[in-house]
Amino acid sequence: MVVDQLTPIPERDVELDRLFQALSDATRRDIVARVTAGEYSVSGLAGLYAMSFAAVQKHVAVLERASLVTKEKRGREQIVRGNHDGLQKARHLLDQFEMIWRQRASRIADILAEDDERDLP
Amino acid sequence: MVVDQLTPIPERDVELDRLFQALSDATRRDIVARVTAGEYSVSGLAGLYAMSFAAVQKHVAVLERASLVTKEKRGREQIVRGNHDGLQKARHLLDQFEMIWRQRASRIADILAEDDERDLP
DNA sequence: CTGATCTACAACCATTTGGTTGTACGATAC
DNA sequence: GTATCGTACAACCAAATGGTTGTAGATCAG
Repeated sequence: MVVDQLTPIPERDVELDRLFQALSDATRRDIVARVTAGEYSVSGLAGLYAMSFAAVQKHVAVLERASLVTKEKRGREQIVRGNHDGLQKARHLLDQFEMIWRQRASRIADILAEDDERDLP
Repeated sequence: MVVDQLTPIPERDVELDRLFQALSDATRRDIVARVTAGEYSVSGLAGLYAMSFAAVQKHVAVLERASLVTKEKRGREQIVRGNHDGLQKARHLLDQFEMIWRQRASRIADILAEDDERDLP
């Protein structure tokens, strides 16, 4: 009998840490939405929010480290664009959780089915 | 000409903040996976990780506040279960981003189509 | 060239986070 | 009853976070 191989230390996935941490701030989620729809310079973004340029700059840096956004120099501006890869990685994890949920649901259904069989002659 | 109605203050969605912040830690993601697959008591969970009971207790509390997990008292134990609602809320946001991405993609396709028309007689 | 614009980055500060230990209390086992 | 188990919670600590101001380097406009 193979006992569930318990991993005492959960896989330290720094990439996922950064991804979800990056998405845990409303300003950053807003930036992601905007630069996914179109292009913005950093100062273009900074103009949208009631905070300093440097603060927005930091938010963009957090998003870039999380692969949710890319920066590309164009003249003296830095153009920020949405990065689909990061989004997909986050979606993938949630999809896995969804699968676990469904497996559990179907396992319960199986058990109920077994009970039904027991009831039958 | 209607200039894009800029929302200077991005919608402060504390629920989403908590959701993604809760998912930004590997131990908590592991807990979510486990309690979504089956039931665990808090001390049952605590036995899995190389940290104190109180630390795991805090992680569960964070997950509970984020609606990713529910606790239910059973005897002297506290049973932790996965909460599908929280997961779906997080998935919904990422799906919205995915939609924005696709809209942008199709908008670009439209522009290319217009260019093609110009090329035609 | 000069001045304005866009960006980068350091230094600083208050608050939050993720961990610890210690204490207290209800439920269970003996 | 008493001892033990599972939990809750407070107090504490180091590090990270989210913001600020200030300084300095590129790039563009006139």
